[in-house]
Amino acid sequence: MVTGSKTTERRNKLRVELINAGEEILGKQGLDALTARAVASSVGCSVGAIYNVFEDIDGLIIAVNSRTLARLDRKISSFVPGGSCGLEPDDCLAELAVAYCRFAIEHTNAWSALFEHGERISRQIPDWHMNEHVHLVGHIVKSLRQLRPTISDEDSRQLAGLLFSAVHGVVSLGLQGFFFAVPQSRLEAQVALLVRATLAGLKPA
Amino acid sequence: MVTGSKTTERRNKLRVELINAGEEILGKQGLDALTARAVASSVGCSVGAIYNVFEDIDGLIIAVNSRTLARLDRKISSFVPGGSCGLEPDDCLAELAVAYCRFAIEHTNAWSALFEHGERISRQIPDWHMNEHVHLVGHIVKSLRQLRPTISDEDSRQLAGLLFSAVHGVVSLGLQGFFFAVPQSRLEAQVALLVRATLAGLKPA
DNA sequence: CATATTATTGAACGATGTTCATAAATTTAT
DNA sequence: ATAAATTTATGAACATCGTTCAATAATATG
Repeated sequence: MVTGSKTTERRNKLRVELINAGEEILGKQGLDALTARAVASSVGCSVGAIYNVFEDIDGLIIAVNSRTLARLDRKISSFVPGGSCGLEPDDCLAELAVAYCRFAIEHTNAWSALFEHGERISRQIPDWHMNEHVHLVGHIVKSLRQLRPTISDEDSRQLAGLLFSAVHGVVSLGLQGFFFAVPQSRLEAQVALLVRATLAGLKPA
Repeated sequence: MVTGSKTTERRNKLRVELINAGEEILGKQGLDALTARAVASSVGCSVGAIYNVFEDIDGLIIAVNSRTLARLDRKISSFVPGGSCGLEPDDCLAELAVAYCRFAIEHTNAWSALFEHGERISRQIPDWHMNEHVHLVGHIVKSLRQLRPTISDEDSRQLAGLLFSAVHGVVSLGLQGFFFAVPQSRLEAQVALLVRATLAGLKPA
């Protein structure tokens, strides 16, 4: 008996219901509201039931974050350089940053949970979820390869990580209102400027 | 009676003892360990006593973060461009970023609390503490003014915020090990590269 | 259909920050 | 000085959190 079929069916159903509820709570009320009791009462199950499906409450949060990354991927995967969007590689990289910025503004709660959770979690984030992050940066890598065809695999990955991290820092501190009030247009202009300047300054090297 | 002198004396003494204890706990065990009961038992007072000195536990954390910012300021204020360090403005900006990076590595717990706390806190961070952050970015502003004497006040502040945010993002995700393992030397090289490239790419504009 | 196995439940546990009636200390008045 | 009045410190108690586990319900097996 590889686990009763009635049981696994119920568990799978509960699993998606929990993630759905978690997604809604996170989006509307933020990460702090995404508690075990809140999701349990939202789907109408017991608190203990969550632990039959997920190891932790962190497991549920990671599952929700995975959904967020998928949404983000759909938003930015339209900016493939040289593809249907007809953008030059450097324009494409700037647009990727702007799209990232827009997503963060539009889905602030879900977006910030992506990184807040990583900071406060105790156990290691599983590889399959980290790979989802890496996959997103893959879009940057592709654009970089088009921009500088002779770049090595290692260098392109390093540079993509650098660009992403830098843009992420600007969006993150920008949305927290750290140094100045940031209307959306201003933030978008800043990240585009950052990407273009960095790429321009790097070119001769 | 502007508040009994015996009382205020005790309270002031307790205040610094609480901050001392908080600083030690934060540095050694991280932000999660910085609890009301932990600091109370460390200084040997009641939990309620904390609330006679600070409004929140957040108030205590902010006081500790203020100490951290002062330490960070001492570390980076030696890099004044054109001053005793004899560095060119752009070298100075790169060194500032590297010094920031070193501080983050050396005092990871205290440093990350600076921003983690801002993300999870509910109430607004008080102006006097935000100004301490702004003061730190002032070092960048000064270097930028030396580099481009014609820059406006507004532009120099914006650009300084952009540079800081970008460097912060790289250090932050770097120390979290998001994209690649980052030995100290690698991280320092990355932030220096980022600053130099951005400045170079910006120059013609 | 009865028995054995497995899965689900929700009260209970140990934390957390925060409060507030009580106790202790200090200041004021006599 | 001593008593009364006021202010301050205390820590048990409250609400919340994630998590567990004996007891119950449901399923699978003989």
